Amino acid sequence: MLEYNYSNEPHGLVFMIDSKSFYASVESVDRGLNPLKSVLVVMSLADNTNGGLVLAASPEAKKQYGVSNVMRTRDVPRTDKIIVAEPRMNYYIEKNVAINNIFKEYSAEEDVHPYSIDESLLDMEKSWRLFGNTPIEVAQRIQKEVRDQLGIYLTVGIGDNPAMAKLALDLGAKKSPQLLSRWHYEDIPQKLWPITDLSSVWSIGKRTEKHLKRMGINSMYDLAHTNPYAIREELGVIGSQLFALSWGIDRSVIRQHFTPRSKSYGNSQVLPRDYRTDAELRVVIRELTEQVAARIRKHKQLTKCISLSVGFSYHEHDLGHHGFSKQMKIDATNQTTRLVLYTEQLFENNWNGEEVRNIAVYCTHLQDDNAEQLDLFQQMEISIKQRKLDATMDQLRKRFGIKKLVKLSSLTEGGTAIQRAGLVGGHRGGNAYE
DNA sequence: TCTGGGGTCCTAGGACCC
DNA sequence: TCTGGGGTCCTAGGACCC
Repeated sequence: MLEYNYSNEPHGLVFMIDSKSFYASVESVDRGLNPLKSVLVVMSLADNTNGGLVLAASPEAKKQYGVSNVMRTRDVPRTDKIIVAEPRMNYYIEKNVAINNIFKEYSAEEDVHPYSIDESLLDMEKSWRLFGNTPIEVAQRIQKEVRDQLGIYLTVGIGDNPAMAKLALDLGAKKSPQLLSRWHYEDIPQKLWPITDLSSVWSIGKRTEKHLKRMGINSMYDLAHTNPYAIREELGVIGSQLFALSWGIDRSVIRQHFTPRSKSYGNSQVLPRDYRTDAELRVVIRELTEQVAARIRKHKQLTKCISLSVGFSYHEHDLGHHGFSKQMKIDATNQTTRLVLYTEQLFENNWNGEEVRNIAVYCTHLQDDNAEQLDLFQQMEISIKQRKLDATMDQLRKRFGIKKLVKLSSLTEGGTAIQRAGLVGGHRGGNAYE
């Protein structure tokens, strides 16, 4: 068996913490139920989910009724034993903030990195001794405090580096009765290498798993004992990173992912049915563009590149037409009117009458909105007027909700802005004005 | 998964420049 | 011109994560 000398690798102390079945747990607590015992499902019934989608299921709903995340409503067993909750995204965000605030009692602000709505990475190296005799004791204390204060159960992975902590969380802690697991480099051969379900390992998806299997790599052991040059040749940088991961080595893969800098903003949606006409598609494209434009203004950003992705209906796929994704470089802006012109142009130039089911608008190459460089062809006066109008619209929307302020065309058949008003991440936000 | 939504990173190939 | 080679930027598409 090969040996690896880990003495030059970081021996830190990293906690990767996630909230067990987060949305479902929050809803359970809210109903006075224990999240580990309740049978509860959070279900999005937004119009375009075509009958509904499971966003989260409590552990017992998973165990007793086989409900899984992203399962369609029609596949969920019909029984009144299952409590169905509508998503309240804003409320979950609130709870997530509360949880992270507790983490900040145990580690400095800059050492707490929220990764998603239910996962955070904590660098505990400098502070853990203040809170217990062993890292595990500290982890248990954090678990207890969050459970006592918010009723939420935490799962904790502890590792020598971020990658190890993530592996310990996903592959160890989630199966452990204490919801806790600590991995060291030396544990890799016993704990990681036996794994044959490769896509259960973070950063390996189904496609890459297949690719690896084609190469004769059927376990993490195989991956660790493959020729690193061969895998680099086959899979590029990803190949090298996977090889490193199979030895528990963090080549900053995770750190990259955890640096919370947003480089793009975008909104997308699956349409509630196939859209066929130019007119109704334009309405949706305009709405999405307006939405993204409002977001980048809110973040005081300008975009220098706008992109439009259009996904066709499945029956178009049969003909080999899957859709298109086009982008264009533009002068930095965050003005709705200009951005709408661009996305409409991208649409006109690339759409040939196919039936559409999926639309997305993204802004990339963002920069701070200090002084906008004016388009040579655009009069300064118009520009300022437009900015004021945009800002006013944003304020009104914030105060009264988008419903009050959709343009007339959104009332036509294709428009989805009204149904989508108040959605957060595509699901009900639970706002009063919804 | 006959269609959730919001993100990040990587790559191949073309355009363009020196 | 039946022309070399290196570098950078851009685009479209693919893969993955929660």
